[in-house]
Amino acid sequence: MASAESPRRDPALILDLFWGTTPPPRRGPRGGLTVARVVAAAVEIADAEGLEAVSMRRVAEALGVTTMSLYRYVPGKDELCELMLDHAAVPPGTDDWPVAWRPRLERYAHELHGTYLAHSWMLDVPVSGPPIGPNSLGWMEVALETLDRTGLGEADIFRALTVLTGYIRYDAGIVHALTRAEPRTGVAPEEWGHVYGQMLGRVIDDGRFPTLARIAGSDVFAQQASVEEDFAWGLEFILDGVAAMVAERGAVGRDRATPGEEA
Amino acid sequence: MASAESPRRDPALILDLFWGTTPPPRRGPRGGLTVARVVAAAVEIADAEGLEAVSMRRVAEALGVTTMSLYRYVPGKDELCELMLDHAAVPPGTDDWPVAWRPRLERYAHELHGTYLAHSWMLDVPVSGPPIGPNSLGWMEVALETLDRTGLGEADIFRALTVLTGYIRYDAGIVHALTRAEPRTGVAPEEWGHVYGQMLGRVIDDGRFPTLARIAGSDVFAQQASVEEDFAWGLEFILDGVAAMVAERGAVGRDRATPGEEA
DNA sequence: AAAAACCGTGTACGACGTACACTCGGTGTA
DNA sequence: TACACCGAGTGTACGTCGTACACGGTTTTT
Repeated sequence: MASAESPRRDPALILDLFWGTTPPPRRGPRGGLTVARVVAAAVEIADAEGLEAVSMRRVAEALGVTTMSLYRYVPGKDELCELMLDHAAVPPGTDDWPVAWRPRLERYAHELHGTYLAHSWMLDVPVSGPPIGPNSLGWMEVALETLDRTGLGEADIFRALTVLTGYIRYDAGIVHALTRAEPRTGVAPEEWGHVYGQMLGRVIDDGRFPTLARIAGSDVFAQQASVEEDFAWGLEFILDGVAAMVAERGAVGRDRATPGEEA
Repeated sequence: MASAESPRRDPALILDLFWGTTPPPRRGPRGGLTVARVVAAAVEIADAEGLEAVSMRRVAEALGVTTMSLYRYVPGKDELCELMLDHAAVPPGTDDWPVAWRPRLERYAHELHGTYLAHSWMLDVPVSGPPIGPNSLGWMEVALETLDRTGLGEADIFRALTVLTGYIRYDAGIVHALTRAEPRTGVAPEEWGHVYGQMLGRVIDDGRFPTLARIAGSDVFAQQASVEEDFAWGLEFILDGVAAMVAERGAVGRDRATPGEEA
């Protein structure tokens, strides 16, 4: 079952890291550092200068400590990055959010999208699995709680959640890439439609991409919209899908849907 | 307009790299290498040992050349990685594909999903913008051509395409992360549902995640499915959304939809 | 024949992640 | 109270990475 070859990081230990549930040491001096302080320092650097500026030396320097001392609190840089993700993704308060599932989910999507863009280095951290940290799960809770208001069954909820999450992340990733490329290209993300259409036009003159050529020749790329509007369009598509599912299942208004019974 | 501070890589030059449209040199010895050979060697390494095994030295060694000679053909490692992406993403032949848009799009999604998983290092390459290489555009052409069969307008087509692409990539990314973690955790991607549910149960005993706790307690995570089936579920959600859009617009069967006219 | 353009080489630098052996201060037990 | 020990933080070192730079050698144009 459990492979014995793992050199470091038992998945149970890494869970402790995320939740701070490591039992305190019983002897020796109390350390001046904590996992939280290390992670916070790393996040600060990433927010200011991007993920590539985060190195173990740099984080240690910011804390006034030697590089190697960080390894007392974090198994390695990969784990540090995962912890950074959870640390930066503080879930939003939902007190003033709409109550109905659709505007509420819309709000959720924009909020998460905005969080990604506010800490866009998050999009550079390779995903290492489903969320397990308290903050990430906090986001998940909000999404699930909202989707639960549709009355859909758990399976449907998760399908929608996956699609939605994927879209949010993907779109934010594109925006981030374009934003990062701006100093090199001199093209703002909003202008990318134009430029992209022109690039395509210059390059696909042979007959290999007929549909693409036709569409690139149309004005789809030309109509400049804000990043947020572009995002909202795809989002509406997904929300429509959820609504359709709700209508089909006849779900909203029913009690807790008990999956498995009834067609 | 154009920022003068770019140390290297004019976006026009990088386009030439992708399309091999650099005019041949007019003097000097003909080089034994080509961009294509360099990229191919890098892809071969990545396919065999993952993206982290791809270093300039390693690629050069595989080609029997010095490290620095690669820089005659490629501006740097980042650009090499982008080129690798396009090189590896060979678009599929569609001769034996279904004709109707829905099964055809389904086929497309599974094919792309499979390509990502077959060269899973592709998911480790940070996205640098919309597709511009010939192969990437080949995929895009297939998707657009298929979506065009719905009769939807260009804007709707692109909304659907973005959501679909995001989902495919996101799901593949998760599977890849779990697969890569398997040697460490001893948990196969298919078993992750179980384990994840248990992890959540262990960690969220307080009242902060009521919905999550309830759903984690249900059997959603428990019902083991293959990776491909899991993917298909979310995919159906998206295809349903497209179908709903088609029904609403009354699009299929009409001539080329002319956007802007008619409600 | 001379000059220009270009390919590939060799060396070198700074930065990275982290393994390892160590010192020293604080704490629980004898 | 004495002491043994555990653990926090240090210092050094190794191997690897991307790539800047100056240089010979080869091919083509003038």
